Amino acid sequence: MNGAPDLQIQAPIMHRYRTHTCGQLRPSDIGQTVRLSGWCHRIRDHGGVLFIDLRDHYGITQCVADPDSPAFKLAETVRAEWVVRIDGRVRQRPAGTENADLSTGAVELFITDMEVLGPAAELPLQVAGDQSYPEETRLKYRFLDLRRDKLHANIIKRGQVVDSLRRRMKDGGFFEFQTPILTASSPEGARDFLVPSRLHPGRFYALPQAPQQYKQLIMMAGFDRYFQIAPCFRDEDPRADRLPGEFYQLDIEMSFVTQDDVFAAMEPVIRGVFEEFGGKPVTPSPWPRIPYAESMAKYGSDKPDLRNPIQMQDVSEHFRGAGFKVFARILEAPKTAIWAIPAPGGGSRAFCDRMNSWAQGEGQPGLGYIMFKDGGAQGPIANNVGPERAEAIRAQLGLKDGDAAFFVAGDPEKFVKFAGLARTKVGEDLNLVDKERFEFAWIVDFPMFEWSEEEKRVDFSHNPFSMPQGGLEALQTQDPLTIKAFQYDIACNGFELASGGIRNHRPDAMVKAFEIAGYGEEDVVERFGALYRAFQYGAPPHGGMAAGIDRIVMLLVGAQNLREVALFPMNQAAVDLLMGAPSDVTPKQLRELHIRLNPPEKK
RNA sequence: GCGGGCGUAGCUCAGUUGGUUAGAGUGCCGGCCUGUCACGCCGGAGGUCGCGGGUUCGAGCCCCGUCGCCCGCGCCA
Repeated sequence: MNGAPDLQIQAPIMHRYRTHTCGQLRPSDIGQTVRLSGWCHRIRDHGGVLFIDLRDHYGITQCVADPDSPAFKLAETVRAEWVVRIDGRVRQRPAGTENADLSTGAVELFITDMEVLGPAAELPLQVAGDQSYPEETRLKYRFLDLRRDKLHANIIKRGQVVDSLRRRMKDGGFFEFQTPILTASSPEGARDFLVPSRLHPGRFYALPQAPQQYKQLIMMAGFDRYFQIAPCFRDEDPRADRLPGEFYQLDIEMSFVTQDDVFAAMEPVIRGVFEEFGGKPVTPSPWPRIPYAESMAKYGSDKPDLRNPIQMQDVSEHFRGAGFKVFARILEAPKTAIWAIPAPGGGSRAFCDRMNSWAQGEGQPGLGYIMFKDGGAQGPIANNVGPERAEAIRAQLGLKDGDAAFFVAGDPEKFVKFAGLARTKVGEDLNLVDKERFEFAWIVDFPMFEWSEEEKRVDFSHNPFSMPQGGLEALQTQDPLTIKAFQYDIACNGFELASGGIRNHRPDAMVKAFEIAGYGEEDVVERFGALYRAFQYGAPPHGGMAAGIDRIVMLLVGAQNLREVALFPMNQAAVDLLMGAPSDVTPKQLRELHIRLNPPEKK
């Protein structure tokens, strides 16, 4: 310009680590000099040409070196999972070598400079590829496992689901609160995690099993429409669908609401995230409402898998006084029944025998059945009850030739759980369950109380804070075991996804309810003093529920185990293999807490 | 607390009726290789068969005990 000497073209000052991510480069970047940092995902060394697939959170970029590259010698030394910085020129891949599986697959980076930022030792598990590894290795090296595609994607999806839940709650007029983690022990329910108090020798905080009392107190405090993505802590043994120690709930509470209002608030939120993230058909609103008693009678569970079309039926009358003496005799005892599990397409000797031996493996004496085949009813039970009664059973169950029915007999309260398992087993083994959908239902009208066989007394069956249907009057006049509660669950595909209730906000009804369960007013004051006190000073009717975030994400990503959707889970024995928890503490720490250990003697 | 399954190379696994020096794939190390993308080819190192005891001429394999992991039951309002 104006005859002045050309300005030296200066390379732009590069960022120390990267100008682009590994998922970013496109044909429009061809010719540019760029800098990437990431992990060496896969390395293919052809001697004269060497490829490094460089990976970061965002994607993979193929980087190339040949003997013309000043970095060739260094590039030959790197190994899988080394962290490197690579400078290079973006260039088009030679015709025919594009990789449609990569978002960056049209281009590659010709390596001009390279720096090792973090070398890696020989790996206990490989990040590239989809080989399976033992749970123990995966948990101990969780940071490596989390680099792998599947787990990395699960954690991202979990975050997106939580974002979506939050947005949906806020759009619904809910407000997010934070409640304490160090709080008081609650004597009902699961085992508490305890935290010793240094300032108060011999006394303990407890970690909340749920923010149950806090969220009710927030309603007492005049707020409304509470929600929280709340950590919950319970010291109980885990299952595949139950994380050890801690888990997260979408916790909500609302004032001046009926059960219908809670359903109207929650159903679109849960349905919405499943529609957004599930990729499968979701039960359209309004979801069916199934009373607890009906759910137990038809499905043998309070969290039925409604994808399974089998519904059980009571067939006691067909066996009363009939030729099959085992069942006839059982029916002479009080409170007994015979339930049938219809098995469409199960009318083969092989299948019925297989079910029978499965039942024995479950600790049952066996599993009686009738096969309907070749135009008649077959099997020992059919032979004993005769063709008319067998035909009547077939007609009641709506079965046809080629089908079967299985029978469980005795006290339904005792066999219902097994009957539910058998229904699930029949449905899955006969391929009757449509896996490609999310089937939701509200389970309603849970019983307020149940008979505790161990303690020989009436106890709360679910949440002691739930309002009994009929209120105080029901508590005063009805047989407690017949009282239902405003207590409800969301069941989906055989999992309990959420649970809630309309709360008992009347101190007189609260005292009466606890009295029925064997607690005096002084127990209520001592154990739930805050709520009880709050109820004395103007308590709004309120209710809510809590949905298991981990379980929701597990269903949404199709995982079989909650550990697949949690960042740093503990193993089945509630041990954190990565961090080494629980761990020993120093004598000084124990002294400060005034605690002396008294571990069990080893055998 | 109870029941079941598993435990062999860094990792995933095979290992016959109890029989010579315990194998494969992958990873690692070395060599060759200029268009791969699960690169390919050749060679090498790598093992307290979870641990302890027993039976046997001889144990990865059989027996007893024990430890660890996973699944289930109990438990989880």
